[in-house]
Amino acid sequence: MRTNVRSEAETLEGRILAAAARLFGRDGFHGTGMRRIAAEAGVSIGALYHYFSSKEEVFLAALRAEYELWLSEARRLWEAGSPARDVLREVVELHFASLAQGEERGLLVGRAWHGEVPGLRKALLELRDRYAQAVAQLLAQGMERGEIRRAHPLLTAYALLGLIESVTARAVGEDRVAKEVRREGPREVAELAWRALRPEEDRG
Amino acid sequence: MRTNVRSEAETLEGRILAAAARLFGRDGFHGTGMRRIAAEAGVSIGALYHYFSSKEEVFLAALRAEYELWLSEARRLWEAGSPARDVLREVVELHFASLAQGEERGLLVGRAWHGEVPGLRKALLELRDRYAQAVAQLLAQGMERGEIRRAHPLLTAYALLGLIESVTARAVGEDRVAKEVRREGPREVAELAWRALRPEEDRG
Amino acid sequence: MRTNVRSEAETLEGRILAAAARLFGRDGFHGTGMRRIAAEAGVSIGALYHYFSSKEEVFLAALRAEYELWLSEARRLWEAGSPARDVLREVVELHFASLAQGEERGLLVGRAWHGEVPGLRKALLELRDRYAQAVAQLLAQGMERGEIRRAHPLLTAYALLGLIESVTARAVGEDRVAKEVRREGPREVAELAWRALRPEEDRG
Amino acid sequence: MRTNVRSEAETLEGRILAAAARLFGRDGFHGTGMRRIAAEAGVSIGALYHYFSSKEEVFLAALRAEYELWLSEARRLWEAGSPARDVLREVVELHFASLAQGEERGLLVGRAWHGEVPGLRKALLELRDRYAQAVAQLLAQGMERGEIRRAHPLLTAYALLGLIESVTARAVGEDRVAKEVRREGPREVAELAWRALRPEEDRG
DNA sequence: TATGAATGAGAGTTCATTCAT
DNA sequence: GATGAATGAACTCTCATTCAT
Repeated sequence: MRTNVRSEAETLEGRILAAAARLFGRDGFHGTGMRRIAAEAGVSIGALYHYFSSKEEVFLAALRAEYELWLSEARRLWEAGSPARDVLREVVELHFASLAQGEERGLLVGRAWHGEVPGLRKALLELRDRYAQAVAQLLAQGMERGEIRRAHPLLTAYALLGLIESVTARAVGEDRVAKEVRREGPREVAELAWRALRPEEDRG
Repeated sequence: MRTNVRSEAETLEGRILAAAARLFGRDGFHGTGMRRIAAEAGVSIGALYHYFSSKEEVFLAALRAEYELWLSEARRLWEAGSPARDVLREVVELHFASLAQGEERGLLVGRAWHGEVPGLRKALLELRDRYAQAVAQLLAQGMERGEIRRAHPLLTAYALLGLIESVTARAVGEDRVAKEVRREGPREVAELAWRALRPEEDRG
Repeated sequence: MRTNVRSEAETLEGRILAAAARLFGRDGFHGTGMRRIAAEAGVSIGALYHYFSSKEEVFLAALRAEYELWLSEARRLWEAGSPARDVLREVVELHFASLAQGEERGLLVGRAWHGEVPGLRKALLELRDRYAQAVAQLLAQGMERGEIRRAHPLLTAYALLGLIESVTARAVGEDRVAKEVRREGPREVAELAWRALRPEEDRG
Repeated sequence: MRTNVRSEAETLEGRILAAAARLFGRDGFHGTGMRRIAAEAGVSIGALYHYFSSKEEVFLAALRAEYELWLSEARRLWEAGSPARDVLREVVELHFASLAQGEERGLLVGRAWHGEVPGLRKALLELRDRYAQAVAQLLAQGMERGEIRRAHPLLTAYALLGLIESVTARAVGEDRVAKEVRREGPREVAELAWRALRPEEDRG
C-alpha cells in the first residue's frame, strides 16, 4: 500500500489514475473526457495514450485500484481478528469516509456497476465478481465461525455492496437530507447490515 | 394499469416511452441515441421531439413511469393488508420479474440513480426521493404496527432499494452466476431485507 | 392605403403579413420561424400555408408591402409639388420614424438587400430594382426640373437607400450613440443626401 | 500585408479564414455551413473547431480581418498625404475591387452589418463602430484641414459605408445593370461622396 | 519518448413542409 | 377551409483517437 501511495504521487501513471478516479467518480464515464483527465493529471494527451491504450483502459485501471484499496482494507480488518460486526461497521465507515472533502471518488464503484460503459460489461462484471468473491469469502469465514448466519455468500456480498452504495450516493450534496445521511448513515447502515447477517440466536 | 399498457402499445407517446425504457434500461443514457429510440419505437425523430423537448425529458418521463409502476404495485400490496414480510417478498419478486424475457428495463431505475446524466442530478434526486419517501411511509406504517423495528425511514428505504438493485443487476445475463441469482435471488434478498427490518423480539 | 391598413388588421392574410414584417424586421429571415409567425399572427400553421406557399413567399410579400408603403409615401410627397430638398428630408424622416416604438420593421428592407435568403436573390434584386427605378424616376424628374444635378439615376437611388439604411440600422438600441443617431440622424442624413444631389450652382 | 497573404495561403488557420470570408461573403452566415467551410478550406471539421470555438467565432474572425484590411488601406492612403477627395476615390475603388473575379468577399462587411446573427449583435456593433470611428477620425482630420465640411463624424462615416455597400452589392452578377454599375460605380460613388462632404465654398 | 494538431463519425436538435382528418 | 401531428434532411458541435514531428 505504501508503495502504491508513493507511486500515485510520483509516477505519471499514478497521477493519471488519481486524476481519473477523481473525475470518473464525480462526473461519470461519459462526463469525463480524456483531455480533462490529462489536464487534471498535468500530463499531455500523448502521454496518457502512452500509458493506457484507451479511455476504457483508464477507467478499468482506476476502478481496479479502487476495488483493491477497499478489499485490502476489509482484509486487514478481518485479519486483525475483529468480530464480524465490527468489521462491518468499519467497512461502512470506510465507504462514507471516501466521500469526505467534496470528493466523490467513493461513487466510482457504484457508478461503474450500474453504469453504462459500452464495451466494458464483461470486464466490469469480472471485476465486481472478484471483489464480491473476496467479500463472500470473508462472509463464509464468518459463517464457519458462527458469527454470521448461513446464506448465499456471493449474493449476500452483492446485496451488501448495493445497500452501502445506494445510501452513500444519497450522502453527496449540501441539502438537508444529505447532511442527515452523512451523520446518521454509518451507524444506520452498519446496523441494517449486521441485522441482515447475524446468526439466528443472536440478539441486538 | 391495463389501460396504460394498451395505450403504450397504441399511442406514439406510449410507444416512444416503452422503447426508451427498454433501451435506456439496457444501454444506459449515453449508450442510447435518439435515433435508436425513434427506430425502436417505429417513429420519426421529428415525432420524438414533438412529444419530448429533449433526450433528458424522454429519460425522465420513462424513469417516472417506471417509478410510478413500482410505487403503485407496492401500495397495492400494502393496502391489501398483507403483513410487512409478505409485502417485502412481493416487492422483491416484482423487481426480479421486471428482468424477465431478456428485458433489462428493470435496471433503468438503478442506472439512473448511480448514473451520470449531466443536467439531471437534481431531477433524479427528487424523483428517487419521492419514491423513497413513499417506501419510507410504508415502513413507518409498519413500525407503528410493530411489524418493523424503529429506524430512520428514508435512509432505510434507500438501503432497501440499493440492496435490491445491486442484486438484480447481477441477475442479468446467461452466465452460471446470473442464473443462480435469478433462481435464489428473490428468496435470499427478501430474507436479508426482512431480517434487517424485523422488530427485535421477532425470530425468523 | 386606408384599405390596406384595414385589411392588415382584419383579414388573416393581413395579420400574417403584419406579423411577418415585424418579426423578419427584428430577427431576420433565419431568426424567424414559421411557427412564430403563425403564433404572432394568431393563426395556425395550416392557415399560413394556405395563404403562402412557402416561407420565402411570406418574406417576399412582407417585403413587397414595405417597399410599396415607402414608394407611395415618396410619390405622394413628390406629387404634392414640394421641392426636391424637402422631399429628401421627409423621406429620410419616414425611414427613421419606422423604427419608433421599439419596432425594427424599418430594418426589413436593408436586411433583405444585404441579406442571405437562399433562393431569393433574383426576386430580391427585382424588387429592389423596381423600387430603385421608381426613386430614379423621381430623381430624373428632379434633374429635368433642374433641382437635382445630372447623374446616373438608378445608381444614385441605390446609393441613397444604402446611405439611409446604414445610418438607421445604427439608430436601433439604447446605447448612447444610438440615441444620438436617432436625434441627429434625420437632419444630418438629409443634409448629406441633399449636398450629394444638389445642382452645381446651388449653395446651402 | 504580404506576409499576411502568404500565411493565409499556407497555414490552416489562414486557409480557413480565407474560405470563410469567401463563403460568408457569397452566401451569408446562415447559408454557409461549417462542413462547407471545411471542404472549401481543404480541412477537416475537427481542424475548424481546433482553431475556432464556434461558427460565430469564425465569422467574427473573418469579418475582423476584412475590416482591418480596409482600415489599413484607408490609413495608408491618408498618411500618403493625398487630398481628401483622392482618398475617397481610392477607398471607393478598393471596395469595388474587392468584388473582382467573381469574389463576393467584399459583401461580407455589408452583410454582417444588416445581417442576422443571433448572438453577435453586440460584437458586430463594436466591430463596425471601431471601423467607423477610424473613418470618422480621418474625416475629422479632413475637417480640421478644411478639406471636408463640419458634420457629425461618426454618423457621416456610417452614411459613407452604407452608400458604398449598397452600390457594390448591386455590382454583383452578370446582368446588364450590374455590369454598368461595375463600370460607372466607382466614379459616380466617389463623386456623390465627395459632394456630400466637400466644404461649402468648394465647387466641383 | 513525448507532443498536440488534426481527424471524422456520430451526437442532439431544429424547422420548413406535408397531409390525413 | 382549417388543423397540427408527423416527417427527415441538415445543422452545429464533441471527443476518443491517431500520427508526423
